[in-house]
Amino acid sequence: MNKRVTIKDVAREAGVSIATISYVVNKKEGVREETAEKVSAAIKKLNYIPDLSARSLVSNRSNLIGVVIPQTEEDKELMLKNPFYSEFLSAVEYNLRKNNFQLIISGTNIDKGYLDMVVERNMDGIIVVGMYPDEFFEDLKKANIPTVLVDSYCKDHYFHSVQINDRYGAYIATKYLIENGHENIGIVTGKIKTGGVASERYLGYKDALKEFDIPIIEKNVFEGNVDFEFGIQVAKQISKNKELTVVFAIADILALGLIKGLKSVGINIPEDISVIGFDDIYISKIFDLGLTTVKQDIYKKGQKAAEIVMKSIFEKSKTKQEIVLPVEIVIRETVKKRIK
Amino acid sequence: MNKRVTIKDVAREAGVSIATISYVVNKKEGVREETAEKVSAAIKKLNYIPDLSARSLVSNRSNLIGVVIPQTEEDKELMLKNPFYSEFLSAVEYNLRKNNFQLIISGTNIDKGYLDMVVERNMDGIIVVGMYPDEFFEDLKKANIPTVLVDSYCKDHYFHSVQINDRYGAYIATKYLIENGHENIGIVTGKIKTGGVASERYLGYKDALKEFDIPIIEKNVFEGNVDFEFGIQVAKQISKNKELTVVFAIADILALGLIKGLKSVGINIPEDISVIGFDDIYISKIFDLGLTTVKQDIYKKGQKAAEIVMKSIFEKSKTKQEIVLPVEIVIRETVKKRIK
DNA sequence: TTCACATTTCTAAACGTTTAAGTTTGTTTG
DNA sequence: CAAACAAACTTAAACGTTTAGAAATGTGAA
Repeated sequence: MNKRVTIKDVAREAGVSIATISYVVNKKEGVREETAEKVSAAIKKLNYIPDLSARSLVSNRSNLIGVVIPQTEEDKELMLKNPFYSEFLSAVEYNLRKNNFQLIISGTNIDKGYLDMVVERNMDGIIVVGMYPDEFFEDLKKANIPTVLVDSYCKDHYFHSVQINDRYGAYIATKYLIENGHENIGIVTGKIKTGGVASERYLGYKDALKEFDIPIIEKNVFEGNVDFEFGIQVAKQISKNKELTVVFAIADILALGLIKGLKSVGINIPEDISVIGFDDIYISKIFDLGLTTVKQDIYKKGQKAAEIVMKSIFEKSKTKQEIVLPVEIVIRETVKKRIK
Repeated sequence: MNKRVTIKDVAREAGVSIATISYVVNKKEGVREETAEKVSAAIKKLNYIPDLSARSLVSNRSNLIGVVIPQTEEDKELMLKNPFYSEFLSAVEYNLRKNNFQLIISGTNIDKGYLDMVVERNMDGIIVVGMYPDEFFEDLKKANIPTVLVDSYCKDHYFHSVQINDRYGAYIATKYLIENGHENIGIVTGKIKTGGVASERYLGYKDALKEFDIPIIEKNVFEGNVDFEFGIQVAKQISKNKELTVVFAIADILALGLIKGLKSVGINIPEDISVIGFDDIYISKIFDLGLTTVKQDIYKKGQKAAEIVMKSIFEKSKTKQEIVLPVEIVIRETVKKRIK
């Protein structure tokens, strides 16, 4: 391993004390222009690169942001194959990098426990995306560092948050279906009881049905995982339910799986059954049919999360931010108008 | 901010010196069983979490692996929207996490220069995916830490590497097309001159054509970016070229864009034109047609990269590893047998 | 009991920074 | 010209670990 150039080497080269080097490096005032130049020259000449471990040790600043991403149930791999999360991550990384922060991605399921990692690494902030058990959030509170929750539906409104109005989005989606003549509306969703995004969207679905006095039929509700596989899997059941004229999949990835599965059993979209999704993930463009869906701005979600966490680090002001980003329906090709 | 529990606190609690605590924490021998238990009890009681910054400072070990991912040309966002990279990243993260390493993802385009970041953070290892300018690799050499290149086609075989035989993969793909009666074979590819994955796959394409004495026609080569948009874009040109019976897209993401574009101008796949891809990305399942493609094991690529970098960190043995993973053709629905 | 030696524990320096407090130097003012 | 003050710079402690090497303790043989 190469010998490291330290602040001492620079001090010797520039003929000043190490404190002065530190002041110059950190752009603090009280250093004469002339001295600063001498120091800068020495830094350049020796190619001095400060050691962030040392800095972190004394100043408790690491320039590291933890990003918590949901994990698959089976093997606890991060859900990075799910386009929603990779799009989100990309946005977060991009906006954090601009301000010289790096991110450490991870699930909550590490042997130590997440809080330990935060403390170990002196993380400056945390961005959490998705739902987790209450104890997890309790732990985060203890860490007492700037934290932004994204789509977490944490009962405790202690943290900053950015999210969308999932319930409303699902409501307008369902309403749109009803207004297009559909009455037998299925829903494919994740676990409803958990009180997260899936539950909220389910509630929005019910809101719309109630508003139009359409009964909520239990066998029209298909509950499982929010992933492509479940979409495919559920298609078989749906194909048996002849009354259904449309299905609301609470996430695009589900909708895509569903359509794939439906087609494979000879059902045409939207002629035989209509499908509407939620999220407007980038990758759904791949699909041959334009997916009608509720659009949310995933990039902006990541950007906001990054901005808030950084702001919260720099400013002492503890004004909590709870941002709700807008949603809108995007009409493409997978929902057919139905004439009664 | 909370007061940190340090090794001193534990030492006081357990009634031993801080050195002993350190030995216990790091599982070094020479500590009596009895003492170790006393220490463990104290650690648990106080909830002691070692400070990795401090550890890194003295031991030069950070448990941090840098992962370099290509960036988009325009705005330098990481290419995480490209499913190949997110799949790869997921695999790397999963395998690194098992051994208690965290990763810091980044592009090469950070104001400091990548090497600076490596030094700043005392990174233990680096995984690079994709092609970069020679100077970048020269820089990495200077860093002198375990490094694994993935799909980098670095002329200098100084580093560990994991890749596939891209040329051969493209060769068997093209050969498969020829054997199915195709003679006018288009290719949609990235920049050919750069000498990376795109070039290699282009070479494999030429290899097969040569073997069967089929002339290489310049206007059958469509060069652009390796992304979904270019696939769509190029469809128009391809649709004008009436002789083409099949197109080899050197990446699935291109193939998917291409098919989408082709369909939008009324061309049916595979009836009018066949398409073959490369990579077998997970997300292509979404597509309604099964994409015939050259399969590589992206998960294993990430796994191997992670394993090699960790092995290289732990063992002093400097035996260089250059791993080439197998490829195989996966026949699905997008290539039609052509009867002459 | 004493000595030699092995085992366990401790002391203290080192890692590379930041920063409060102190010192020096320079400038202004009565 | 000295006093007062501001500006620029330095000293030294602190951050929380690891790890040689020293010290203490324990064990067994003569």
